[in-house]
Amino acid sequence: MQRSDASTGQARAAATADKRAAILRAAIKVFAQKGYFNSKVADIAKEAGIADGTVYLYFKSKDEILHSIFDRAMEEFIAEGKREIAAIKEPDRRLERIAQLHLERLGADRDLAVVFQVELRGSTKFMEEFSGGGFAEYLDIIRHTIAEGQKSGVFRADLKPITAAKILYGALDEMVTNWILSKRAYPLAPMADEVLKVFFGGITEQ
Amino acid sequence: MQRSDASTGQARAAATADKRAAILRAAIKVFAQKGYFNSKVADIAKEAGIADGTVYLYFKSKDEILHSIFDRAMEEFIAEGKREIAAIKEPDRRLERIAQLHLERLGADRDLAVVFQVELRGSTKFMEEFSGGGFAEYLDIIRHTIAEGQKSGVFRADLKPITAAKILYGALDEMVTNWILSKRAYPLAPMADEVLKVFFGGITEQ
Amino acid sequence: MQRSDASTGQARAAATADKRAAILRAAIKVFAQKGYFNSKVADIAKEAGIADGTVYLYFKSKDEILHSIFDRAMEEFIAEGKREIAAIKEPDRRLERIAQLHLERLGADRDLAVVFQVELRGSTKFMEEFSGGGFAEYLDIIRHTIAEGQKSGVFRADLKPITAAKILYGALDEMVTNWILSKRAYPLAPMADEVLKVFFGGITEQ
Amino acid sequence: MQRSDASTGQARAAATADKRAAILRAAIKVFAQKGYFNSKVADIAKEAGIADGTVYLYFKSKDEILHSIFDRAMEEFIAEGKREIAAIKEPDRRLERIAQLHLERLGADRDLAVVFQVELRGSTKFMEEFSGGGFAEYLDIIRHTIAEGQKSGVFRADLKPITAAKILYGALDEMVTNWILSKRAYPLAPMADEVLKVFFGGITEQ
DNA sequence: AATGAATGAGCATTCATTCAT
DNA sequence: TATGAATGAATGCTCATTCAT
Repeated sequence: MQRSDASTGQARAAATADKRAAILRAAIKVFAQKGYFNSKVADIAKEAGIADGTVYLYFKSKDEILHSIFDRAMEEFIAEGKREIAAIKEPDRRLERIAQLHLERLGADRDLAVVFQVELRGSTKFMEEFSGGGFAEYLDIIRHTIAEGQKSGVFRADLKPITAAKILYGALDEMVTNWILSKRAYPLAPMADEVLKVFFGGITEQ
Repeated sequence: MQRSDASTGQARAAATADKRAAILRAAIKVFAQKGYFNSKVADIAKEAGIADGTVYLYFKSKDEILHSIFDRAMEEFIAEGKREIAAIKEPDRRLERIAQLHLERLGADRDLAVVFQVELRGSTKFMEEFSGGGFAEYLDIIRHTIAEGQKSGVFRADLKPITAAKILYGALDEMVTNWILSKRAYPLAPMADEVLKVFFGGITEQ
Repeated sequence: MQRSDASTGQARAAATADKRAAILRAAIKVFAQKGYFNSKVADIAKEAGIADGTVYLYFKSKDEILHSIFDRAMEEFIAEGKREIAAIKEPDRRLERIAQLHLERLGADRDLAVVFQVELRGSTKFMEEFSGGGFAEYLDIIRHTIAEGQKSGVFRADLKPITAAKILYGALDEMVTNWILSKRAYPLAPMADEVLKVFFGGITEQ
Repeated sequence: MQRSDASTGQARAAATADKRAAILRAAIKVFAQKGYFNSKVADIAKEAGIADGTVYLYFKSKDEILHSIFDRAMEEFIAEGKREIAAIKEPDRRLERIAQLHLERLGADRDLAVVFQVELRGSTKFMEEFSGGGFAEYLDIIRHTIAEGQKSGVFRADLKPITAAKILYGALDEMVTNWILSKRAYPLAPMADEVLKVFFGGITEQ
C-alpha cells in the first residue's frame, strides 16, 4: 500500500515531467520554424498534440517556455561539459574537447540550435539574463582552462584569458550560425578541428 | 521657372531623403531600446517627431524599416571598407584594417550595433536574407584576402579560406556582442588587435 | 438487511445533503468575498475542501449554486417568518416581528447578507426570477399584514398596501446594505426599531 | 486665423466629448440589457456604431466605462439636485423635491436606472467606492435637510437624521428597483408622493 | 462517489495600417 | 505632404465543465 502510494506519486511526477518535456520539445520546433514572436501558443499546443489551455497547466506563460528551453538546455550542456572535461588534464586537450562538445551538441539538434542562435540573440532582455547566467559560467570554464594553460606554459602569456575565451566562443558560435543558415546539410562537429587549428596555431605561415 | 522647378524637385528629393534618414535614425534608437517586436510604429514616429501616418509615406511597413536599416548600414559599411583597403596590398595588413574598421564602425554607434547584433540575429528570416545579401559580400572580402595571403605564402595553406574567414568574423562579432551587453563602458576598437593577435599567431606558445 | 439498506440509503441521502450544504456554505463565503463573476468554481471547491470536479456531482453549474443559495435561504427565511408570526394577531406587532427577523437573520450571517444584497442585485436575470419567486411571497406577507391593519383600522386607509410594503422592505434593505458596507462593526438588528418608528409614525412632529 | 485655430481646437474637443458620450450611451444600453460581466466590449462598439478598437481611444478599459457612467450620472444628478433645492427653504418641501427628482431622473432613463440599480449594486468594489463618493454626498444632503427640520421643529427630534435619511433613500430605491423589474410600464415619478406620505406621516391611523 | 488533468470556447486589449481631411 | 482618428485582425490567457481513472 505504502509502495503503491509512493509509486503513484512518482508516476505522476514522472508523467508531469514528461508532459513538460513534450511541450518544450514542441516549442523548440515551433520557435525554430517561425521565431518566438511569430509563434502562437496554439501552434505549440497543436504541435504537442494537446489543447491550448493545457500548456498553461505546465507553464505560466509563453515567456516561461522560452526561459525553460534555455535553462534546461544550458544546464544539461554545462553538466555534460564538466563531466567530460573533468578527466582531461592538458589545457589544450580540454579546449579541444569543449569545442567538440559544443558543436556536437548543437549539431545534434538543429531546432534547439536555431532557438539558441536566433531567439536567444533576438532579445537583449534574454541575452542580458543569459549573459549573467549559464553563458557566463560556460565562458568561465573556457577562460579558466586558458589561464591554466598560460600558467603551465602551453599558451602564450601575452593574451587576456577572457578575451581569448570570447574569441574561441565567437568562432564556434559563428560555425553554428552558418550551419543553421546553410542550405546544404553538412556535419557541424568536424568544424571544431578547423577552429582549433586556427585558435591554437594562428593562420600565419611559420 | 524651369530652374525653379528643377531645384524644387531636387530640394524635394533631398528633403525626402532627409526625412527617411531621420525616421531610420529614430527607428534604430527605438529598436535598440525595446527590440523590434516590442517597438511600436507610434514609438518611432514620436521619436522622429512626426505623426504615425507619416511613417508610411516613407516606408511601406515596419518590416521595411528594419530592412532599410540593414541595407543602408551594410552598404555604407562595405563601401567604406572597400575604399579603405583598396590601397592596402599586404593581406595581413588588409585583414588588420578590416577588423579595425569593423569594430570602429559598430563601436561608434551603439544603437546601430545593438540592432545589428540583436535584431538581425533575432529572425531567421532576416538572417537568411542577410546571409545572402550584404553579409555574404562582406565575408567574401575577408575570404578573398585570406586566399590571396595563402597564395603569396603569408598564410598557412592548410586552411579553407572560407572557414578562416568565418572564424575571424565570429571572433569580431563576439567582441561586439560582449561590448553591447557589458555594463562597463569601454572602447570597442582596441579589441581588434587582440583578436588579430590570436587569429594570426594562435594561442600556443612557440 | 432490508433495514441496513434502508438506513444506508438514508445515511447516503443525508451525506449528500450535507455535502451540498457544505458546498453552498463555501460558495457563500467565496461569493461574498470576491463576487460571483470573480469567483472561480475552483475557489469554491478549495474552500469546501473537495476537488473541482466534485462540485459538479452536487450542482449542475456555477449558476445553479447561486440559485440554490437564494432558494434555500429564502425558503428557510419565509418558513421561519411564517412560523414566528403565526401566533401574532395584531398587524403592527406582526410587522414589527417581521422587520426584526429580517435584520436578525441577515445580521447573523454577514456573508449570506453580502451575497443577498450584492449578488442578487447584480443581475437582472436573478432579480427577475427572484422577483417572481421567494421575494414576491415575502413582500406579499408584508402587504397582506398591512391590508389587514387597514381593515381593522390600525393603519391609514389612504395608502396602497403594496406600496407601503415596498417602502418598509426598501428601508430595511437599505439598513442591510449600509451595514454590509460599513467599516465599523455594529449590530444590525436594533435598526429594525428605528425603521419601524418612522414607518409607523412618520418623521413629522405632531 | 487665430479664431480658426481656436474653433478647430474647440470643435475637436467637442467631437471627442460627443464620441465619449455616445460610447457611454451605448454602454448604458448594453450593460442594462445583459449586465456588465456578460457584455462584451465588442457589443458596446457595435451599439455605438464604431470599431472595437475605437472604444480604447476614449476609455482605458471596460472597467473605466462603467466608472465613467456612474461618475458622470452622479455628478449631474447631484448638481441638478443642489440647484433645484437651493431655493427651497422648508425642510419638508426640500425632501419632497429631492424625492421627486430622484424618481423623475431615474424614471426618465430606464437603461441608466437599470445600470445604477443592478450593476452598481452588483459589485462590492463599486459599491464601496461609490459609497465613499457620490452616494455619500447625496445621502448627506438628505441627512442635513432632516437635521434642519428637526432644529426648526418640523421633524421629530427622537430620530437619528442619518438613519431617517437612509430610510427615505431605501424606500425610494426600492421604488426604482420594482419599477425596473415590473413588466407593466408605469410612470415612476408619482411614487415619490406615496413614499413621502409614509415617510412624513407614518402608516398608523391617528 | 471522488478526483484533478484536460479541454477549448471565449474575450479584453493591442497595434500595424489606412484614409478622410 | 502631413496628420491622427479609426479600423479590425490577431492572440495570450482564463476558467467552467467534462471524463478517464
